[in-house]
Amino acid sequence: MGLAKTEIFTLEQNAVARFAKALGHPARVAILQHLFKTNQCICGDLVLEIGLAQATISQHLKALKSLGLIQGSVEGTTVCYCVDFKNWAKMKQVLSVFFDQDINTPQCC
Amino acid sequence: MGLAKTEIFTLEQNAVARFAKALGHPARVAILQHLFKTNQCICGDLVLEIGLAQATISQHLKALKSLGLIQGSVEGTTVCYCVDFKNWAKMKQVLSVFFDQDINTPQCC
DNA sequence: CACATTAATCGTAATATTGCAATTAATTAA
DNA sequence: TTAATTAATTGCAATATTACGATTAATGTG
Repeated sequence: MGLAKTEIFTLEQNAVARFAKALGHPARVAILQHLFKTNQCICGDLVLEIGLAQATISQHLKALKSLGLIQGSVEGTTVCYCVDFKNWAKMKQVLSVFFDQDINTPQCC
Repeated sequence: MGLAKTEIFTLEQNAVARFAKALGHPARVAILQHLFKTNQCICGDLVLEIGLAQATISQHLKALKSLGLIQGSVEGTTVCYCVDFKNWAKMKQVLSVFFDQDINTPQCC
């Protein structure tokens, strides 16, 4: 398998899982942190900053981009990446709802 | 590979990724939601509720338990699972810091 | 004790992920 | 046009994940 049975879950469950999965690798966490710190940067900067091969960084960027968490715009021979604030906010909202389930739940243990 | 190079990342980056990864499958999201809803339940309930094989649910429970997000206590022939509120709060805290990076960051795009 | 119930574990198959070297595509500069 | 630069893509190997049937271990019941 290796394949999640998404069809048996709710939209919300799948949405939470999709966002969480995107953050589930330290390289993608590091990419996002660097983008927040520098506001924007090119792929090569991330390769130097993080220390993984260019192909690997490019792969992680693709994953973040396909989820909409970052944007990339071609500028000459470089590609400038930055956080997509709208989708970042959407992600925060989806995950916050999930996280705050504990608020009105009695603790059992 | 298939193996993340955790040694080149910060503790924070790895912590964010580890928690996020645990939430990166809809079955684990569903398990946590059900535990919050019912306060506590046994493995068999989750099998019926979610509709995956018992072995599969057990595997997901193990993942959540090894991260500390849930606890399981043997009660006769059943095992009663519940959310570990202390570690749930810890997770919320770690991820909130990461999420709130956007607060004082100017948007570029 | 034998039997039933429950859940963990084992074994296995299919697929996904991670990482990198090499190549390719796209653009700019000379 | 040719060369240089940058990043995406391809191809591949190693490992991880997901899922399930079968088995095992642990406990309670008759």
